[in-house]
Amino acid sequence: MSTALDTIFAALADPTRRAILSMLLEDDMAVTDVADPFDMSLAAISKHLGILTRAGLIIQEKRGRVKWCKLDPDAMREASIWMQSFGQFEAVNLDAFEEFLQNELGTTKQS
Amino acid sequence: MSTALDTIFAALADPTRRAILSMLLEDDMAVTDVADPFDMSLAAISKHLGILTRAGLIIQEKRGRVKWCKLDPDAMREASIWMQSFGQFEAVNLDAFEEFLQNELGTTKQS
DNA sequence: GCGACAGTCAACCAATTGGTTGAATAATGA
DNA sequence: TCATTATTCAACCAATTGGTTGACTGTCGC
Repeated sequence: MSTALDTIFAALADPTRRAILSMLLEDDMAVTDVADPFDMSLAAISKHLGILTRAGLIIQEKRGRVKWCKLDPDAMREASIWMQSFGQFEAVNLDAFEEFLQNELGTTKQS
Repeated sequence: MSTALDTIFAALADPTRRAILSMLLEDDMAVTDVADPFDMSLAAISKHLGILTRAGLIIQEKRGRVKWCKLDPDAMREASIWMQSFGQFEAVNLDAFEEFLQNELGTTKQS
Protein backbone atom coordinates (compact mmCIF):
# COMPACT_ATOMS: atom_id res chain seq x y z
CA MET A 1 0.00 0.00 0.00
CA SER A 2 0.91 3.57 -0.82
CA THR A 3 4.56 4.02 -1.48
CA ALA A 4 3.68 7.71 -1.33
CA LEU A 5 3.64 7.65 2.45
CA ASP A 6 7.09 6.04 2.38
CA THR A 7 8.66 8.99 0.62
CA ILE A 8 6.67 11.59 2.54
CA PHE A 9 7.62 10.27 5.96
CA ALA A 10 11.21 9.63 4.87
CA ALA A 11 11.42 13.23 3.69
CA LEU A 12 10.07 14.47 7.02
CA ALA A 13 12.53 12.35 9.00
CA ASP A 14 15.43 14.72 8.35
CA PRO A 15 15.79 17.81 10.57
CA THR A 16 17.32 19.91 7.79
CA ARG A 17 14.35 19.19 5.56
CA ARG A 18 11.86 19.95 8.32
CA ALA A 19 13.67 23.24 8.92
CA ILE A 20 13.41 24.04 5.23
CA LEU A 21 9.68 23.38 5.31
CA SER A 22 9.34 25.72 8.29
CA MET A 23 11.19 28.42 6.41
CA LEU A 24 8.93 28.01 3.41
CA LEU A 25 5.94 28.38 5.67
CA GLU A 26 6.92 32.04 6.04
CA ASP A 27 7.51 32.71 2.37
CA ASP A 28 8.50 31.24 -0.97
CA MET A 29 12.26 31.21 -1.45
CA ALA A 30 14.99 30.73 -4.02
CA VAL A 31 17.33 27.75 -3.61
CA THR A 32 20.32 29.92 -2.68
CA ASP A 33 18.33 31.71 0.02
CA VAL A 34 17.07 28.42 1.40
CA ALA A 35 20.68 27.22 1.65
CA ASP A 36 21.97 30.37 3.33
CA PRO A 37 21.32 29.65 7.04
CA PHE A 38 22.65 26.08 6.81
CA ASP A 39 26.24 25.08 7.41
CA MET A 40 26.20 22.84 4.39
CA SER A 41 27.01 23.02 0.68
CA LEU A 42 24.51 24.35 -1.80
CA ALA A 43 24.57 21.00 -3.57
CA ALA A 44 23.45 19.27 -0.38
CA ILE A 45 20.52 21.65 0.00
CA SER A 46 19.67 21.14 -3.65
CA LYS A 47 19.45 17.41 -2.98
CA HIS A 48 17.23 17.98 0.05
CA LEU A 49 14.94 20.14 -2.06
CA GLY A 50 14.81 17.38 -4.65
CA ILE A 51 13.72 14.92 -2.00
CA LEU A 52 11.05 17.30 -0.73
CA THR A 53 9.84 17.82 -4.29
CA ARG A 54 9.69 14.11 -5.08
CA ALA A 55 7.73 13.61 -1.86
CA GLY A 56 5.27 16.24 -3.05
CA LEU A 57 5.90 18.44 -0.03
CA ILE A 58 7.13 21.41 -2.06
CA ILE A 59 6.88 22.66 -5.62
CA GLN A 60 9.85 24.09 -7.49
CA GLU A 61 9.25 26.51 -10.29
CA LYS A 62 12.00 28.04 -12.40
CA ARG A 63 11.67 31.69 -13.31
CA GLY A 64 14.69 33.04 -15.15
CA ARG A 65 17.79 31.61 -13.58
CA VAL A 66 16.32 31.28 -10.12
CA LYS A 67 14.23 28.35 -8.99
CA TRP A 68 11.53 29.23 -6.52
CA CYS A 69 10.47 26.81 -3.82
CA LYS A 70 7.02 26.88 -2.29
CA LEU A 71 5.17 24.68 0.13
CA ASP A 72 2.68 22.18 -1.26
CA PRO A 73 0.36 21.11 1.56
CA ASP A 74 -1.21 18.16 -0.26
CA ALA A 75 1.35 15.52 0.66
CA MET A 76 1.48 16.69 4.25
CA ARG A 77 -2.27 16.42 4.40
CA GLU A 78 -2.21 12.86 3.14
CA ALA A 79 0.28 11.83 5.81
CA SER A 80 -1.56 13.81 8.46
CA ILE A 81 -4.81 12.03 7.73
CA TRP A 82 -3.11 8.67 7.92
CA MET A 83 -1.63 9.57 11.29
CA GLN A 84 -4.82 10.92 12.70
CA SER A 85 -6.42 7.52 12.44
CA PHE A 86 -4.05 6.58 15.27
CA GLY A 87 -3.50 9.61 17.44
CA GLN A 88 -6.58 11.36 18.66
CA PHE A 89 -8.95 8.72 17.43
CA GLU A 90 -8.14 5.84 19.64
CA ALA A 91 -10.29 7.48 22.30
CA VAL A 92 -12.86 8.25 19.67
CA ASN A 93 -15.26 6.34 17.52
CA LEU A 94 -13.33 5.24 14.43
CA ASP A 95 -16.46 4.33 12.50
CA ALA A 96 -17.81 7.84 12.96
CA PHE A 97 -14.50 9.17 11.69
CA GLU A 98 -14.71 7.20 8.49
CA GLU A 99 -18.27 8.28 7.98
CA PHE A 100 -17.17 11.85 8.55
CA LEU A 101 -14.36 11.53 6.03
CA GLN A 102 -16.59 10.05 3.35
CA ASN A 103 -19.06 12.79 3.93
CA GLU A 104 -16.37 15.39 3.55
CA LEU A 105 -15.04 13.86 0.38
CA GLY A 106 -18.53 13.60 -0.98
CA THR A 107 -19.51 17.19 -0.31
CA THR A 108 -16.30 18.68 -1.68
CA LYS A 109 -16.86 16.79 -4.89
CA GLN A 110 -20.50 17.45 -5.53
CA SER A 111 -20.86 21.10 -4.48
CA MET B 1 15.17 21.00 17.34
CA SER B 2 13.54 17.83 18.58
CA THR B 3 15.44 14.77 17.58
CA ALA B 4 12.27 12.98 18.67
CA LEU B 5 10.56 13.87 15.41
CA ASP B 6 13.54 12.41 13.53
CA THR B 7 13.01 8.96 14.99
CA ILE B 8 9.22 9.14 14.81
CA PHE B 9 9.09 10.05 11.13
CA ALA B 10 11.92 7.64 10.30
CA ALA B 11 9.95 4.88 12.01
CA LEU B 12 6.83 5.78 10.02
CA ALA B 13 8.73 5.82 6.72
CA ASP B 14 8.79 2.02 6.46
CA PRO B 15 5.70 0.24 5.08
CA THR B 16 6.26 -2.85 7.23
CA ARG B 17 6.27 -0.72 10.35
CA ARG B 18 3.17 1.20 9.29
CA ALA B 19 1.44 -2.13 8.64
CA ILE B 20 2.42 -3.28 12.12
CA LEU B 21 0.93 -0.14 13.62
CA SER B 22 -2.29 -0.75 11.72
CA MET B 23 -2.44 -4.27 13.08
CA LEU B 24 -1.93 -3.02 16.60
CA LEU B 25 -4.78 -0.58 16.11
CA GLU B 26 -7.08 -3.60 16.12
CA ASP B 27 -5.60 -5.30 19.14
CA ASP B 28 -2.50 -5.80 21.27
CA MET B 29 -0.33 -8.62 19.94
CA ALA B 30 2.61 -10.86 20.82
CA VAL B 31 5.79 -10.50 18.74
CA THR B 32 5.33 -13.88 17.04
CA ASP B 33 1.80 -13.01 16.03
CA VAL B 34 2.89 -9.65 14.67
CA ALA B 35 5.50 -11.43 12.56
CA ASP B 36 3.11 -14.07 11.23
CA PRO B 37 1.61 -12.28 8.16
CA PHE B 38 4.98 -10.97 6.98
CA ASP B 39 7.29 -12.78 4.59
CA MET B 40 10.26 -11.96 6.74
CA SER B 41 12.26 -13.45 9.58
CA LEU B 42 11.16 -13.08 13.19
CA ALA B 43 14.43 -11.30 13.90
CA ALA B 44 13.63 -8.67 11.29
CA ILE B 45 10.23 -8.03 12.85
CA SER B 46 11.84 -7.88 16.27
CA LYS B 47 14.10 -5.13 14.95
CA HIS B 48 11.16 -3.23 13.51
CA LEU B 49 9.38 -3.45 16.84
CA GLY B 50 12.52 -2.13 18.54
CA ILE B 51 12.52 0.86 16.21
CA LEU B 52 8.83 1.51 16.86
CA THR B 53 9.47 1.25 20.59
CA ARG B 54 12.44 3.62 20.55
CA ALA B 55 10.31 6.07 18.57
CA GLY B 56 7.69 5.86 21.30
CA LEU B 57 5.04 4.63 18.89
CA ILE B 58 4.45 1.36 20.70
CA ILE B 59 5.02 -0.07 24.16
CA GLN B 60 6.37 -3.57 24.69
CA GLU B 61 5.60 -5.37 27.91
CA LYS B 62 6.85 -8.82 28.78
CA ARG B 63 4.45 -11.18 30.51
CA GLY B 64 5.85 -14.63 31.04
CA ARG B 65 7.69 -15.66 27.91
CA VAL B 66 5.61 -13.56 25.56
CA LYS B 67 6.19 -9.89 24.90
CA TRP B 68 3.04 -7.92 24.21
CA CYS B 69 3.04 -4.99 21.86
CA LYS B 70 0.52 -2.20 22.13
CA LEU B 71 0.06 1.12 20.42
CA ASP B 72 1.22 4.25 22.22
CA PRO B 73 -0.51 7.19 20.55
CA ASP B 74 1.56 9.92 22.24
CA ALA B 75 4.47 10.01 19.78
CA MET B 76 2.11 9.93 16.81
CA ARG B 77 0.19 12.81 18.29
CA GLU B 78 3.38 14.83 18.68
CA ALA B 79 4.27 14.35 15.04
CA SER B 80 0.70 14.99 13.99
CA ILE B 81 0.67 18.30 15.81
CA TRP B 82 3.92 19.33 14.15
CA MET B 83 2.43 18.53 10.76
CA GLN B 84 -0.75 20.40 11.44
CA SER B 85 1.19 23.64 11.80
CA PHE B 86 1.62 23.41 8.05
CA GLY B 87 -2.11 23.36 7.93
CA GLN B 88 -4.02 24.62 4.95
CA PHE B 89 -6.38 21.76 5.49
CA GLU B 90 -8.97 23.19 3.15
CA ALA B 91 -9.84 19.92 1.51
CA VAL B 92 -10.85 18.23 4.73
CA ASN B 93 -12.27 21.36 6.32
CA LEU B 94 -10.53 21.64 9.64
CA ASP B 95 -13.37 23.49 11.33
CA ALA B 96 -15.76 20.68 10.64
CA PHE B 97 -13.07 18.29 11.72
CA GLU B 98 -12.61 19.97 15.08
CA GLU B 99 -16.31 20.21 15.59
CA PHE B 100 -16.53 16.53 14.88
CA LEU B 101 -13.76 15.81 17.36
CA GLN B 102 -15.33 17.83 20.15
CA ASN B 103 -18.61 16.15 19.51
CA GLU B 104 -17.03 12.76 19.69
CA LEU B 105 -15.11 13.53 22.84
CA GLY B 106 -18.20 15.01 24.41
CA THR B 107 -20.45 12.07 23.70
CA THR B 108 -17.96 9.42 24.74
CA LYS B 109 -17.40 11.20 28.02
CA GLN B 110 -20.90 12.03 29.09
CA SER B 111 -22.88 8.98 28.01
C1' DG C 1 14.93 -31.91 34.05
C1' DC C 2 13.95 -31.50 29.24
C1' DG C 3 12.16 -30.50 24.77
C1' DA C 4 9.62 -26.97 22.60
C1' DC C 5 8.34 -22.29 22.23
C1' DA C 6 9.10 -16.88 22.36
C1' DG C 7 12.24 -13.67 21.55
C1' DT C 8 16.84 -11.32 21.14
C1' DC C 9 21.75 -10.96 19.92
C1' DA C 10 25.77 -10.84 16.86
C1' DA C 11 27.90 -10.95 12.68
C1' DC C 12 27.35 -10.16 8.24
C1' DC C 13 25.63 -8.18 3.57
C1' DA C 14 23.80 -5.07 -0.11
C1' DA C 15 21.46 -0.89 -0.83
C1' DT C 16 20.45 3.69 0.58
C1' DT C 17 21.44 8.14 2.74
C1' DG C 18 23.55 12.56 3.66
C1' DG C 19 27.30 14.76 2.91
C1' DT C 20 31.59 16.38 0.13
C1' DT C 21 34.09 18.45 -4.08
C1' DG C 22 34.76 19.99 -8.78
C1' DA C 23 33.01 20.54 -13.20
C1' DA C 24 28.96 21.67 -16.10
C1' DT C 25 24.86 24.42 -17.62
C1' DA C 26 22.15 28.46 -18.05
C1' DA C 27 20.55 33.05 -17.40
C1' DT C 28 22.00 37.93 -16.12
C1' DG C 29 24.05 42.33 -16.49
C1' DA C 30 27.54 45.48 -17.71
C1' DT D 1 31.15 39.14 -25.14
C1' DC D 2 32.40 37.86 -20.77
C1' DA D 3 32.54 37.50 -15.89
C1' DT D 4 29.07 36.52 -12.43
C1' DT D 5 25.33 34.35 -10.36
C1' DA D 6 22.04 30.33 -9.75
C1' DT D 7 21.67 25.73 -9.76
C1' DT D 8 22.50 20.97 -10.89
C1' DC D 9 25.35 16.90 -12.05
C1' DA D 10 28.74 13.22 -11.23
C1' DA D 11 31.82 10.82 -8.66
C1' DC D 12 33.00 9.68 -4.43
C1' DC D 13 32.82 8.60 0.81
C1' DA D 14 31.34 7.06 5.52
C1' DA D 15 27.45 5.86 8.13
C1' DT D 16 22.95 3.89 8.40
C1' DT D 17 19.23 0.74 7.08
C1' DG D 18 16.71 -3.45 6.31
C1' DG D 19 17.38 -7.78 5.71
C1' DT D 20 19.66 -12.58 6.51
C1' DT D 21 21.38 -16.63 9.41
C1' DG D 22 22.78 -19.17 13.53
C1' DA D 23 23.59 -19.23 18.22
C1' DC D 24 21.82 -17.81 22.63
C1' DT D 25 18.43 -16.88 26.70
C1' DG D 26 14.49 -17.38 29.02
C1' DT D 27 10.02 -19.62 30.19
C1' DC D 28 6.35 -23.06 29.75
C1' DG D 29 4.30 -27.79 30.13
C1' DC D 30 4.91 -32.43 31.12
